[in-house]
Formats: sequence, C-alpha cells, structure tokens
Amino acid sequence: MTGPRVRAAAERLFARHGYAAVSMRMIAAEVGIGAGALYHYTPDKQTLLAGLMREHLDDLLAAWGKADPGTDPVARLDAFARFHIRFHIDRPDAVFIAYMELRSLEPETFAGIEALRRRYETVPEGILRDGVAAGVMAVADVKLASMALIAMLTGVNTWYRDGGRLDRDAVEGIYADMARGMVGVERVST
Amino acid sequence: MTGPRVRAAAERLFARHGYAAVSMRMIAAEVGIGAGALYHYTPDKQTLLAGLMREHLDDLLAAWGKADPGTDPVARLDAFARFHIRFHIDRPDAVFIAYMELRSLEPETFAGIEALRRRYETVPEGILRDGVAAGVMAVADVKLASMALIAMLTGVNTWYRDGGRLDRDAVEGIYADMARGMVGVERVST
DNA sequence: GTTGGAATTGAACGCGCGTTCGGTTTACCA
DNA sequence: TGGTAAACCGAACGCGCGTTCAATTCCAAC
Repeated sequence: MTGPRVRAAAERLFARHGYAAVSMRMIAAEVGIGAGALYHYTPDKQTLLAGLMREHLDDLLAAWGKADPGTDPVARLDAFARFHIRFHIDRPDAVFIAYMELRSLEPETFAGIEALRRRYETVPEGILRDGVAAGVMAVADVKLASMALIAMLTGVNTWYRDGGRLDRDAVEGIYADMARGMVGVERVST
Repeated sequence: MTGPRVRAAAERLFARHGYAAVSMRMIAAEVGIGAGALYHYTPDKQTLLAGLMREHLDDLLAAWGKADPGTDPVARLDAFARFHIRFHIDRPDAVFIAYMELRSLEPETFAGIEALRRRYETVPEGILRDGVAAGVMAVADVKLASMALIAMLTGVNTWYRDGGRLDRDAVEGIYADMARGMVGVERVST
C-alpha cells in the first residue's frame, strides 16, 4: 500500500519542484510517514527517480504496441499523433520528469533510460519512412521530421488543461491534421 | 570584468545541472573566486537566475523586432521559423533555463518573466491570424497552431549539434517547409 | 607615497540534506 | 494468546547549503 503512495508522491513533487529541490523528508511528509521509512521502498533517492522514468517509458512503448493499427502509413501517422497526445496528456508529471531529469541520472542509469527513449523515437521514423516509400508523404529528412513531430505533439503538455476551451478529442484531431500537413500528406479535397 | 563571468558561469551550470543542484560555491569556483565575493554582483541566487531569464527574453523580443520582415504572412512565417531556430540554437543554455527553471522563481518574479514569454507567443499568433485572413493559410485554431509551431521549432535544440549531419541553413530550410505544411500553405508546384 | 574605495578572502552562522540504525509499534497467522 | 516479521519512528551522522561580515588585498588617482 505504502509503496505506490511513495512513488506517486515522489512523481508529483519531482515534477513540481525538480529532483534536486525535493528532499526525502518532503516525500515522506506527503505520504505521512517518517523519512527513514522511505528506505523500505527504495534503496535511495536516485533509484526512486530512475524507477519512475523506466516505468513511464515501458508503459509508453507497451501502450503504443497495443495502439498501433499497423495498416497504411497515413492511418498509422494519424493513430500515432492521437496516441502520443492522449498518453502524454494523461501523465503530465511522468512526462515532465522523463524529459527533464535525465541530467539527474548517473551515467549507467542514464544509458538505459536513454535507450528506451530512442526506441520510441524510431516509431515515427518507421511510419514516415514507409510513407515516403509509398509516395504518400514528402519530407526532406525522415529523422528531422520525426523529431519535429514528437516535439510538436509533446508540446501539448505545456498548455493543455482539463476543462479548457477544447477537449481531448478536438485537440487530437487538430494536431493530427497539422501532423499530416507537416509531412506533406496531400489534403483531401473537401 | 568579473560580473559577466559570474553570469556566464551561472548560466552554464544552471543549464547543465539545474538551478537547485547548483551551489553558489560551484559558481564561484568556476569563476575562480570565493563564494562570498559573488555577492558583489548579485544580491542573491534567485536574482541571478531571474536576471539571466529576463535578459534572454528581452534579447529574443528585440532580435525578432529587427528580423521581422513585416511583409506578407507567408514570408513572415518563413522568417519567423528561421529566426526562431537560429536564435535558439545559438543560446542552448539560456533557452533551457528560460524553459525549465520557471518553477524555481518566486511568484512575483515569475509573473514578470511569464509575461515576456507570452508576448513572444503572440508573434506567431499574429502571423497566422493574418495568413488565415488573407486566405493563404488554413489552421483549425490559431492559438493551437502557434503553440505547435513554437514547440516544433524549439525542439531543434534537443538534438542539434554544431558540426552534425546538417548545417544551420539546411535545418532552417527543412523546418520552414514543415511549418508551411502544418499551417496549410499551398505547396508551390515544382 | 599615500590614500581611499572597490574587490576579495575565509571563517562563521544556522539549517536542512541523504542516509543509517536501534528500538518500537503493528498486523497477521499458528 | 503468542510469536514473528514487516512497518515505522526518531534521533543521529557528517556534510554542504545560502548568506553575512570583519579583515585583508589590490589598484588607480592624487
């Protein structure tokens, strides 16, 4: 019972204040236990952080595995854009940590986490490569376009708030349209 | 002489390790002075951070003021994309800090910095609004498209390294193309 | 050469840090 | 009811933190 609450508290606090600015005592206070008791659930602070990141990236890759329609490139691009936004919007704290606290990891830990991130980046790369090969997309550089796509989609997290002007589905749709535009998918005549 | 070196050292260290993880003693050591001497150049650590951010955002707004061609929307979009990439690529540390350490600011300081950031966001908003009004761009939502554009362009900083596969000009060109695509500028027939 | 102000030192302040650990409570099973 | 293992407390450890300040050094102007 307490274990998950420790991880949840750490995730919220790390995201809000940054790893270095959060003390073990703060996390313990959030959970309602003494600082010493935390060490029943993590060997140290660094491992607590790394565990959050690895769990997030594992979830991300597994979730795309299930969401990938595996059909034609344009449909996969659409699915990827919507999936990425939905997944990230639901986990703003975990996303923020996975992006921002890479620098707080020791080198060996960093390498493992970075490898997972790289693996996810190959997803849009594969979609765009197939799309270009099939002649339904036009990008000057697959790698650049993939990075640009991910950056654009992840950017939603900086401004999206539940109950805002647009709901999830509307946001997903608008971004999916822009994604198609930026990789040169011919627009359907209306 | 020492003043600028203090700010430069602080900028590099804050970007590399994060504000909370950098001590005044680290900054002093980088400059080659004792920690106490720093207080001739800043009243405290917080002000040092805020000064770096404000300077960066002031520079950004002033530089766009000079770079804005002020002609038709499509040309301005192109100029904006290229300008944004160029400006940010040249100042990775300052950019990183201005994005990441907003949470390290006290509320009053935060408000001032945030206002500058908002002002910059109105730049692409204005361009897209004009473009849509002129019928040369098509976006479902000007605000969203602006945020998406900025996120995409700023994303270059996460992977660009001098001496890499593509030089600045090539990167600028590719991103400018994608920017046109994502806001629905009709492609020129080749 | 002297002087005066700026630059710098280095010790000191109280405090909170990550982590350890012996002792105490809790909860469940025999 | 008794026993046991996990959960937890709370004090303690050495250390580095941001900041202050009296004392010292430096250097340009007279």
